[in-house]
Amino acid sequence: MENLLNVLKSISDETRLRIINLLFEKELCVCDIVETLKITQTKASRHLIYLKNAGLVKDRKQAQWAYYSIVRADSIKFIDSIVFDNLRNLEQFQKDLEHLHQWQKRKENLCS
Amino acid sequence: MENLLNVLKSISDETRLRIINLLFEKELCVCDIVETLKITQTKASRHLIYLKNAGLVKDRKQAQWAYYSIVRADSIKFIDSIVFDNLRNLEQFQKDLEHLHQWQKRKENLCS
DNA sequence: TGCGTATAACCGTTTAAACGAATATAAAAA
DNA sequence: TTTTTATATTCGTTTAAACGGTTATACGCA
Repeated sequence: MENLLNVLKSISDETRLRIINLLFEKELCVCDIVETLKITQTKASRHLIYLKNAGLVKDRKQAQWAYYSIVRADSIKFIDSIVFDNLRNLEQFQKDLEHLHQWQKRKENLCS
Repeated sequence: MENLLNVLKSISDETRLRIINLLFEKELCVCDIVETLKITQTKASRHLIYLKNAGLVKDRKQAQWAYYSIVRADSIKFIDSIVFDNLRNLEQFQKDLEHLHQWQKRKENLCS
């Protein structure tokens, strides 16, 4: 019960939904999310930790970066339905994905 | 976005999940829920109105009773998955359904 | 009309969570 | 070793929501 409630609470926040939408594309580090959603680093970090505590994402530390990715589990497969049947019909989330792809191109150029 | 968030918030509360679980069985009046879940009338009414505002349930007034039932809509079909794949595996919700059926038998006897 | 029952609304208190700003930690690079 | 960068944590404030207790409304029935 407590687990389920934590999952549901974790998807009941606009910022966290926007983060989940991005992570469904690919594993990302905190700064990717900050750049894409134009939110403060504090806010991004806090919400990612919230999602991690709820069991919805996992993290992987490499050098100074923290990479976050979606955890796939049977018990939360309704999340897929929410992302693909609900979120992705909404303009906000489509724009966020565009901004992610734009950011990733810019980032690539920075390193070359 | 706002609609989706209201739906998600409305299922992020233990009492409301328990109410939804009961309403998936059948249309109920406020007093059925009060009796089954052993919660105050104030609490039941408040949460039912919350669910109604989120578009998850609808009401039907008949004499002094308010009957509430689940709204079925494509945009919230992930709720079905949550109820049947998640809620109903948890002891609390199974017990609530038993209590509902016991209450309905008692209620039937009262009127005969 | 007056009473009992079902429901909703109101009030004051308490708790959870969101936020920005600032600070701490830890690794990389200079 | 100092500086820079990425991330997490802390602090204080604000907002939303949950609660019990009480009161208001509205209908049915004697």
